Amino acid sequence: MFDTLDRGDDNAVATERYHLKLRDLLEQCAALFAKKGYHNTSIRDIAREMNTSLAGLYYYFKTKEELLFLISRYSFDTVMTSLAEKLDHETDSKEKLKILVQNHLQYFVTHLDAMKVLAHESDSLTGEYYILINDKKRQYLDILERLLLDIQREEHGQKNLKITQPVKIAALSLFGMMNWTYTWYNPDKREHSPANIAKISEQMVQIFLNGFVNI
Amino acid sequence: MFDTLDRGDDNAVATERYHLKLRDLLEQCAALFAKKGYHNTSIRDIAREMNTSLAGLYYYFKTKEELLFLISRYSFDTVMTSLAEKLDHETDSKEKLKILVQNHLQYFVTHLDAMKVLAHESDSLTGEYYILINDKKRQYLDILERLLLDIQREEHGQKNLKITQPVKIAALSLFGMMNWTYTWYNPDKREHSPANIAKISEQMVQIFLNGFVNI
DNA sequence: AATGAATTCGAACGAACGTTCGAAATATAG
DNA sequence: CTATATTTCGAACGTTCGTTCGAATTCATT
Repeated sequence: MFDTLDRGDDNAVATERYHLKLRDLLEQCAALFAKKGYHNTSIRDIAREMNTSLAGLYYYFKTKEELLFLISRYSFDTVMTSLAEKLDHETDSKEKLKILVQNHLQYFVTHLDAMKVLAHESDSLTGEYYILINDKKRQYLDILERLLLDIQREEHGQKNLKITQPVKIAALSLFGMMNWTYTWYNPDKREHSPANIAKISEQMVQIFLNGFVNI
Repeated sequence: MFDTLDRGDDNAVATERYHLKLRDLLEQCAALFAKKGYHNTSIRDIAREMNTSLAGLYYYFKTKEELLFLISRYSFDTVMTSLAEKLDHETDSKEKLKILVQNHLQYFVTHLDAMKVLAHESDSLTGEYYILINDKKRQYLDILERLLLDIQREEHGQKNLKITQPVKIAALSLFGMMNWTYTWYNPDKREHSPANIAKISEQMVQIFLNGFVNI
């Protein structure tokens, strides 16, 4: 359970206290990064927010970039685990797609800060960190592309085994619709109330599914 | 013609030489910002790229933030001017929407650097700069929302005068589809060749239009 | 209470950054 | 050629940043 929070470090610690504080740290930092941006948030800002010393933070991460990586990985793993669980109980492809969008947007609005970071800052990562997060993005995209292929098969009775260019474009377009929400979604607005989130994601599914199927 | 490039400065200069170099500066900086990100590009990086001195750059902008603003405004004005011209020759609302998407993506791929900056960095702006760019975004969104309203009227014979919540969501979704391309579009890929750009934007229009109309 | 491990801290380092300023160089016009 | 305006530059300033390190403190176990 806790291993998704471990540092990439060799001599990582494993006490419960450590993991609790690390999780708290990641969430507060995600909020800061979401509000001020990764580059405009200094370690000193974080220390102030967490009521700890500057040096003390470095007990929990090796570099600022690792901190960004930890937040990104945490968000990704959470949303993907939750998706896998929900998809397990469903067999219809179209329903699966609805679940994916619902899950994505649901997580987006309840962890807006972390998702803003993931959508907007995750390509500030370099080297190994970049590769690891990009792998996860690729996996997520794969799930969606295969789902779209299934829908195409069921809908048109085609025996497509290969993911075609239009399917790729469609998948990327849907991600665009969903991920772009971080630029306009505002939890303080009345019309963005939790009750309306269901409506919003339902509408996105409708636009996309109608459009995709009727091509 | 040149005024869109003027500095917000009071004592702005107006020689032709000045504007030529400023335009060159903006384009090269857009490329740098697109590649390394706004925050990771230092004024020293820019000076190196432009083969000028560090201090010499400050003859063309007052602060680094103003530089970002100038790039953003330049991109926005170009894409909106070009759109306005094209829309003038068309009366059918659906066709107008196609033109909007085509124009947007066309400009996106031919000025990828500047558009990456616009889509990804423009909310690093603060104060007056932020307000000015946000106004332009609002104007652009307004155009799309009114277009969608027209389509709805023509399609369902409704007499909607007000822009409803679903129309707003639809407009933002379409922008998401289009703007998200900056995260995956790669001019070096064979399947992203100029000839295929037309296909990509056509497919986006199809997905969106089919989905939107069939709601 | 004693011991060792886990956690926090103050103070400081060097590096990189955006910006300034007056002088130097270059172009322009009379 | 002279004089005036435009453009470039070297050198430096002050600030902020990420990171380090050894000492101090707190915690868990016996």
